[in-house]
Amino acid sequence: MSGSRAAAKARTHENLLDAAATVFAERGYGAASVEEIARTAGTSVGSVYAHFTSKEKLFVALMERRSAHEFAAAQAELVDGFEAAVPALNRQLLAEADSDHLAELGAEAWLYALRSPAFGAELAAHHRRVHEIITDMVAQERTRRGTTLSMSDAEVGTVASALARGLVQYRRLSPESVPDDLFGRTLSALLAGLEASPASPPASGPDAAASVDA
Amino acid sequence: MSGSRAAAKARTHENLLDAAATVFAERGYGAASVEEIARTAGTSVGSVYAHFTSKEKLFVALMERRSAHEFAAAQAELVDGFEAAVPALNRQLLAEADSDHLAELGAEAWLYALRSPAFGAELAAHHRRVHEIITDMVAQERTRRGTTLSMSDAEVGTVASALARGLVQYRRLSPESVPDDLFGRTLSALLAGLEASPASPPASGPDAAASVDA
DNA sequence: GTCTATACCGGGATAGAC
DNA sequence: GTCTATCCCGGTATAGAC
Repeated sequence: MSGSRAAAKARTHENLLDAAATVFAERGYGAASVEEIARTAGTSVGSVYAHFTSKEKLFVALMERRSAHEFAAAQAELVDGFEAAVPALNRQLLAEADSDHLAELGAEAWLYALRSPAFGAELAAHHRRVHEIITDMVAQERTRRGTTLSMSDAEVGTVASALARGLVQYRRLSPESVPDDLFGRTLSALLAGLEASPASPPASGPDAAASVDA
Repeated sequence: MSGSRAAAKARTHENLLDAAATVFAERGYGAASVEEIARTAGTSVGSVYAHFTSKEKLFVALMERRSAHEFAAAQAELVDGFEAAVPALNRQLLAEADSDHLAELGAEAWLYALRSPAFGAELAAHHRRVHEIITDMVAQERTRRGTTLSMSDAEVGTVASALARGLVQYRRLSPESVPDDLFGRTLSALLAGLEASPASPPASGPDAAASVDA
């Protein structure tokens, strides 16, 4: 068939991205060499530059694929609602923490974003898109419960994302300090706490949960 | 005085560590050059190698100074108890998120720790020491309130640390999504939620806070 | 598009004078 | 201990054959 050549090219392209993921994660962006990436992908240096104009572009392409996957996964979890999503998120979190590459690539992406304004804007936009999905999920759950929370849906979404990210990083360094279900238990307690304390000004409730601010 | 020479040496030493902090944060470990560090410190390349045997050792020395500072700060906060400590932690978090260097160095340290087993053990040990302090603070506050929490003190400490770390990173990328007091409000709601739901088996409470696990 | 060979440069580390 | 000058390796990127 006439698609055979194009298919081979596409395969090389994917192989290169996979190899880039491995090598960038293991060595870090700076210490990763194009030669090692080519070797890992089972091809040559010249081939890398036929597919990507520079090492930097290869890295960005990898990050974009990563974002697309993450977004798709987040969307897939939304359809089943909050209660199904939390265990799913928890599973993802464990997978990332225990993977040899995912968490490292996340950190590399974050650092690169701080140093390259253009990429930083892209990554921030990606975060916003994922955050929207999570916020929707929180709103949906709040409505289902028929309660009010003393924090905006968006803020709950931010907290959940930040907590997940932080736990992944702690677990990667000291696995024993982050039990499998810590994320889920924390989220559940947090929602309970947000329901308990009233959102509106009139301080009718007990003095419990002393107001803590900066 | 006879200490004048030694003082000059010590000053160079500190200048080098300060310069290293700046350059490693701005460029990343791999892309940082010893020449730029020397120039930033107002000295020469040769001088760097007179003080540190290699670029790697310089990096590790910087990280150790960082850990020492962090630990001292954490200890200083303990003495005033939990209620004073939370705003203090919040302030530190804001400082780190808004600093040009601190958050980046944290990420560099984490990545380096994953790649160098020896340093990884050191960083994990540092985390444990800080974690102990936080755990003590939680225990102290729990006792003061005279309640029980449906999570161990250590777990609460882990969650607080992870949340802080995650929020710092989110705020660095999109400052508008992390309000100044989000950390404090979250912690307060979390504690309220942990008090509300019983720790012991007998499920006497309402079905609220549906049990969420992995 | 894929390969091998190579131009080219930047940076880690050292030598040796002061 | 601090400097300048230098060695030398490794790595990005390109040239040119197939």
